[in-house]
Amino acid sequence: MGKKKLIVSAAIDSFLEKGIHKTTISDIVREAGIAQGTFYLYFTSKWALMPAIAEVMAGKILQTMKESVDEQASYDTQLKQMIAAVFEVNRVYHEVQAIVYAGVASTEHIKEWETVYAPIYDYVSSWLTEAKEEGEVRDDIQPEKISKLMIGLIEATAEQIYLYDTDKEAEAIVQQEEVYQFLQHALQ
Amino acid sequence: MGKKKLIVSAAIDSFLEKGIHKTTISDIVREAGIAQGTFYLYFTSKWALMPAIAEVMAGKILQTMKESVDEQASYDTQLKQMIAAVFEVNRVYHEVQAIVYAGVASTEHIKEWETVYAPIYDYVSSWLTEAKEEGEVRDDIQPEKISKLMIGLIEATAEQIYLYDTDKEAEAIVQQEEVYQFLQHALQ
Amino acid sequence: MGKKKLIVSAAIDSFLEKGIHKTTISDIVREAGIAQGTFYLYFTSKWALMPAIAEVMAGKILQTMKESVDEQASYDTQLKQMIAAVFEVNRVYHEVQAIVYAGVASTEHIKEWETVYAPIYDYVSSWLTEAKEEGEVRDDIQPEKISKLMIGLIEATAEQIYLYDTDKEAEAIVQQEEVYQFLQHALQ
Amino acid sequence: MGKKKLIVSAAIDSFLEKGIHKTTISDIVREAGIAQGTFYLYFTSKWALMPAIAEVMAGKILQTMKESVDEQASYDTQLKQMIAAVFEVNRVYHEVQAIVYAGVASTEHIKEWETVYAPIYDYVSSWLTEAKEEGEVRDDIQPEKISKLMIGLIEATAEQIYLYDTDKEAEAIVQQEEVYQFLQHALQ
DNA sequence: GATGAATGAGCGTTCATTCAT
DNA sequence: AATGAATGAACGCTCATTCAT
Repeated sequence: MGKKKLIVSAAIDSFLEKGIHKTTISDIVREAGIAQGTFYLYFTSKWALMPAIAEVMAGKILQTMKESVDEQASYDTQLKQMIAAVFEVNRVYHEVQAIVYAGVASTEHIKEWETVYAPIYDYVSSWLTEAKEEGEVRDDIQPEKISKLMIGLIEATAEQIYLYDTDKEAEAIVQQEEVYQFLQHALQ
Repeated sequence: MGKKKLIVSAAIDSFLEKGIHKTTISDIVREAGIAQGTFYLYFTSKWALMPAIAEVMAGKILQTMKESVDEQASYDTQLKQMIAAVFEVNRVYHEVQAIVYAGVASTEHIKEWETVYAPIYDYVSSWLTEAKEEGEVRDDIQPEKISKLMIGLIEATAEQIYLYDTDKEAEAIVQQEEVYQFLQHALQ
Repeated sequence: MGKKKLIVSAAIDSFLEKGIHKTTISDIVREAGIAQGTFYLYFTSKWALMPAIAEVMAGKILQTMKESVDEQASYDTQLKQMIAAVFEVNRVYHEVQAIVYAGVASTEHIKEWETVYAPIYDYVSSWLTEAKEEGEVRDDIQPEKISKLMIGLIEATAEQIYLYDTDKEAEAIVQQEEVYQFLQHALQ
Repeated sequence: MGKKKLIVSAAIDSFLEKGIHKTTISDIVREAGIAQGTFYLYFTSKWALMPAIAEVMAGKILQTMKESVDEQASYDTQLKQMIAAVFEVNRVYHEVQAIVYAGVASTEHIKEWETVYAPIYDYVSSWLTEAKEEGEVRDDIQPEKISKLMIGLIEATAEQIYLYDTDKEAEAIVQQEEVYQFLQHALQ
């Protein structure tokens, strides 16, 4: 039945609903429809869940990206689509995202994190390599490094909006364009 | 020293030492050398501390920036110095930084946050305006917006290093250069 | 008001009433009429109570002895009275006694125990010394050592009765006499 | 080996290793190499194990006694050997012994206990009867009763050493001699 | 008989918060 | 304003027990 997945999924739902700090293990097991003790068969604490959640989140980002990017479209359009994809995931999951991205700080499970974002970096990295070959971005770009900067920049910007701004939707559109322009120049 | 400052300072120390989640109010008052009840004369909860902490952190960033940036130096050098300043503060306070930046998510004191970073954005914004006037950056740059992207990019990159990387110092140097190149292109 | 004494006293009552293993900290604080958390201001766990209880028990034994032994009576009578005193305390507190005497095994607070029985040994030791001087016991007796054997013998016998025997009262009388005879021979 | 014996043996090992209170049924089944549920096919609870353990312990005492006592030796020597035997078993198993002897208090299985020590008392009783016939002990001794006092005395003394003393081995030798002298006088 | 994943009541424990001093 | 002993709700967690396989 996959109790482990059930727990992770229930945890994400609870985190979205009432925040991570206010979410108790009791909340999670109630949401998951399992017994209190069962939780501890799979995770040693609430924070031990984080890597598993990160993996799910990273999966969502990658999936959304792949779905958003039209392989037939031009380089410009694809860049915009990628930006939009990260913004979109952030819009829905920014609370969870914030933890995945930075809140990590409070766990000792950091080591397990490092590899979680790798598939995303790989994807963007490949995309950059291709763009480089086609002369769409400048020649001295190192795809592996730049992919991290790009994702970092986009996520940081998206977070700022979804955490603080009041008129989120309007601001999101403006900022996506801004990031796009910024990246266009940085890459060319 | 005022008890309020004593508390904020003790809280930052405790957070650095044992993380935010494991820090209790008891820890903070012990560190501050005041009585349990006194805390509540100044703050209503542990999370109510956050804006005060953010202010201190923002102050540190701004101060470090101003100290690092040589007004006589060239535009290029100044950009490098600004990047280095953000990296430096992040190196020491990345645990606290992570909260200031994203952990906020779990408080209801968000509104108080928004204004906290304003002085930093203003500073960078002014710097960009000046650079624009001197033709060092492209003409169509909007300093208020771009300053946020810049800070977001630099902090996100620094965080990645100080949270995850093992060989932090070496990586920090490489990444600062990378960010510099990236920004140079993005801005010109 | 002496919350610490309140806790120890409540613990002994609870132990007598429902046994040590079935007594929870909740029981103790309820009996003591204090808050759950208050317990932890004075003791770190249920087992950390043991030395404090032992002290109370040792006090009861010593007090009962002193009250039972008629200073004007003959050596023989005094020996009988001492035996009776130990039996009496054991009758009432054998459950607690069992722990004080042997159950200790399960705590890491053993070190604190050692000295608890010292006053009792001292008392019996003095009594033996006096009896020796008056020629009532054999000359080669070492009071400090023999006092421990005596107390050990009497308690062990009393425990056997109060733990296992069905017809406790009748058996107690028989066994006191038996112990008396045994000791009479051992000491002369 | 029969699963029942496997469980009892595993329980004793676990008790010796981490104490009785900290030993869980999970520990026992792990040590025994059987499934969680299998335990309940043989015992209804952890405390229901006690009589079976007591039996094993009593068996060990009796066996050690029989092996230690040289049938050809003199009465004096045999008494010494008996004392040494009880001390020896206590040295190794004093933790378990403490339960067998007193911890019982917390079970409702006491009835089953009473008979467990019977073979030991019988053995000592027979030995006393023989000694009486040979005029080695005084004539008015009641072997059945005195055997209990003797075992009680020796065990109580041994326990005191192995629970509390720091220099156990040295003290054990001294105390064995002391008990021997004491008993010699008590019996003659 | 044997298994072991799942259970959930109930425990110890924490810690933000209060309030008489 | 400052104290800190006392509070008790609420949490994490354990572990004896069950039951479908």
